[in-house]
Amino acid sequence: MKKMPKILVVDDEQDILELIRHALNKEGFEVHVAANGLQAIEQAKKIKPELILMDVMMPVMDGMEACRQLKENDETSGIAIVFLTARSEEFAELAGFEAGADDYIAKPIRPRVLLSRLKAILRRRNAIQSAPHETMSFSNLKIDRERFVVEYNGKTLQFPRKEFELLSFLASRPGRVFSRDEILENVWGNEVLVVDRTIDVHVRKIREKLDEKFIHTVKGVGYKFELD
Amino acid sequence: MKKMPKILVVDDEQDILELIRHALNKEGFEVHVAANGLQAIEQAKKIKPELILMDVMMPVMDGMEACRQLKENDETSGIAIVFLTARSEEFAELAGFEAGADDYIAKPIRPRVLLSRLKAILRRRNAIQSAPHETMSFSNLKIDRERFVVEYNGKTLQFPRKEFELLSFLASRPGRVFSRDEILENVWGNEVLVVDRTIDVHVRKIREKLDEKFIHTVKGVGYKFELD
DNA sequence: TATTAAATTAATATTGCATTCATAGCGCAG
DNA sequence: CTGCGCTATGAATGCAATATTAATTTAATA
Repeated sequence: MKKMPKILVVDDEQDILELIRHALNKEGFEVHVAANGLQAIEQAKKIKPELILMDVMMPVMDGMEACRQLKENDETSGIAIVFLTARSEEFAELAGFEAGADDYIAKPIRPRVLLSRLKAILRRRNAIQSAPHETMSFSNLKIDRERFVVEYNGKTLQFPRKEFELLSFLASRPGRVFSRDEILENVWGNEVLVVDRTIDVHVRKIREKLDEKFIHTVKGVGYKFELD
Repeated sequence: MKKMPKILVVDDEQDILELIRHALNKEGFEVHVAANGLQAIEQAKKIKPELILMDVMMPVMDGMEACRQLKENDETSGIAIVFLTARSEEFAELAGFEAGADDYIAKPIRPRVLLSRLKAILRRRNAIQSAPHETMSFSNLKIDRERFVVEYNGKTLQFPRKEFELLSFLASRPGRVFSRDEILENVWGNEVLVVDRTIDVHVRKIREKLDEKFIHTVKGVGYKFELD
């Protein structure tokens, strides 16, 4: 079994704490809890979680202050911090990002959203830590994720965002076929509703720019990236 | 026509039931209904829907309890469950989350929102549980489910979907004879009405591509995959 | 806010496959 | 040898999946 990430959940409401704990546990996370900012900092130093999910409003020390202190300390500055806020506007006012937060989730909590956001953040973290693959190179094609450009036959091409992301997603695993559902999940993300013909249109645009090469249709299944 | 997902809608209020049923029907879903938790469980076992859309508050057995029982049963644990809640009450949502719900939708119901949420959840399901991608290797034949190609004598061959699925089904248990009924069950799925001569035609096509090797006829019984 | 680009949907054309059909072949029982 | 039950084969058909183009909505930028 793969080692599952540790998550520290911080909230002063016992009920919510318990429920979140239980839910995350069921997904396989190693969950720890704390009831306020002070406890959170203490716990964080001890167990070194990958991520802290923290309510903003708490007694003793609120989430914002706890976040600042965690980000200042070398031991804990690498931990991703996600806030729970009553409403999304509130977050902007409270300037959570300035305090160093990585993301926030607005209450009321939507189960799917919570899980997928946490997973997305963890994934991104891992990707950043362990992927020197920022740019992908093939014979006459280079996908430079850092500069956000594609070099094809020596020429540098600017791709619109979706096209670029679609291409680099497919190219991330050459040969492997992805269904439209998989593509929507990975390139578009969770809450988006787009008709799947949309993908076809983007594929078409990419093909135009890359002379019909690289992206192949597997009828009834999906698309794949492959060198000829 | 592509096989549309089955959705079971559970609510004790007849009006709402009808409203939802109508909206989902129009989108092409196959809609079934139940009036309470008990009926829901019963129905779920019978028709195996992809998703259950269920009110929390119901007589006889409420949604929360029904959800727990559905998630405990192996037959039904894979079904996505979405709650209808009267108001976005945080606690109820989290409780539902714990009970194993996939999402919830707050009343009053807006058909558009309902549809897009349901579609998103179904898409996610498809994306995640997409068929096992293991590849099967034999002496001079490789069936690569990930790339959706067959390698035969070093040459890479593109197979149409049905041919590919038929071949990989037979090859999943080399030597074992499958009756046409078994093949239809597994490759076509029990919903589809297809004359069984269809299988013969696909077998023929596969044989052409693989030089009459691998697939053998057992007269009066069926077909089997076997190395010579 | 006007202007332009990009993303998405909608509308239509095209193609590749799955399926059926019609017919021929094979092996076996009588 | 003949008739029956099965499978093989090739060709014809209908339709579902994709390609393509145009139109519309959304987002970005000046």
